[in-house]
Amino acid sequence: MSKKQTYSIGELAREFDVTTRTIRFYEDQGLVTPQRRGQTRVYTPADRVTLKLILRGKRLGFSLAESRELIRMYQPQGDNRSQLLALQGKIHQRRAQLEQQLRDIQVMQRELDDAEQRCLDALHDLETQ
Amino acid sequence: MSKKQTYSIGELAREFDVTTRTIRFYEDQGLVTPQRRGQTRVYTPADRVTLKLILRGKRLGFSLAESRELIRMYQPQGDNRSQLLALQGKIHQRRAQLEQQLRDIQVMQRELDDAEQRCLDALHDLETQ
DNA sequence: CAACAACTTTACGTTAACGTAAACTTCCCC
DNA sequence: GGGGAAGTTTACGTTAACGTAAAGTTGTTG
Repeated sequence: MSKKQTYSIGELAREFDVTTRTIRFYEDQGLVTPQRRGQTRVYTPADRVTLKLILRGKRLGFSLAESRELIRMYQPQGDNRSQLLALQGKIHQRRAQLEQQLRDIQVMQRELDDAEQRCLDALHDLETQ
Repeated sequence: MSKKQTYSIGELAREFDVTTRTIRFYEDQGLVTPQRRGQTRVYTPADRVTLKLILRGKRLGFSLAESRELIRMYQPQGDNRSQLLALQGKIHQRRAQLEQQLRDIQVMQRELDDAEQRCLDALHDLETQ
């Protein structure tokens, strides 16, 4: 009925194209906390999602500390008012950063367009020369 | 008539909010090559643009090596056909990466929206409790 | 049962991107 | 002319994010 719902470290490493060392390192840093069957680590779908979040963060240039913060943002903590307000602040900061990254990407895309056009022109010049 | 058109290392450091050490390090890595007036470095507007490119790359998680490649992409080299084709390939790769980053940002923005909503809900619950 | 594949721990090594400190020169100001 | 302020070189230190090697434990398969 239900899918396997657990993963070995090797499976996750293959799926996300990282080494097992990397996954164990993330555990060391407190980003993932798999269960154990005897000695060996057993990962749940939730652990897998956490890994996804970390790797997406990496693609955007986030440090592990930043990814950890993001992950904690998504998890409903037993929060009091001041903690919730602080969380709101962090969310706004992240949003501002993401918007800056968006602008950076857009500018960079146009520059790549220009570069490719110059490239095409140069190739065309080689043909008709 | 024309503006100053040169900058000291301190001016650039202040403008971009980095240390002079950082700018000298980029020179060490061959990313920037200022002129000299005696001992002291003199930066042109072109150098300033290069610095901008580097720092924009940093915001997107690029390494200095990647930024260096990008900068070289934008500069018309004395290229032959095979070099131009290789350049095209690199441009396409970068574009693909930027598009992945775009998707990552969009997903993350939605997650931040959700997180903020939960945050607001929790705050509202505290009020009406 | 031997061997191998996949797991484990421990621990030292490595790279990128600067930080930091020390010791020196230049220029300007009062 | 003594002292900042801003520049310089040289060089060792630091942090993040793993890589890599060694040595051991499980499971299963021919």
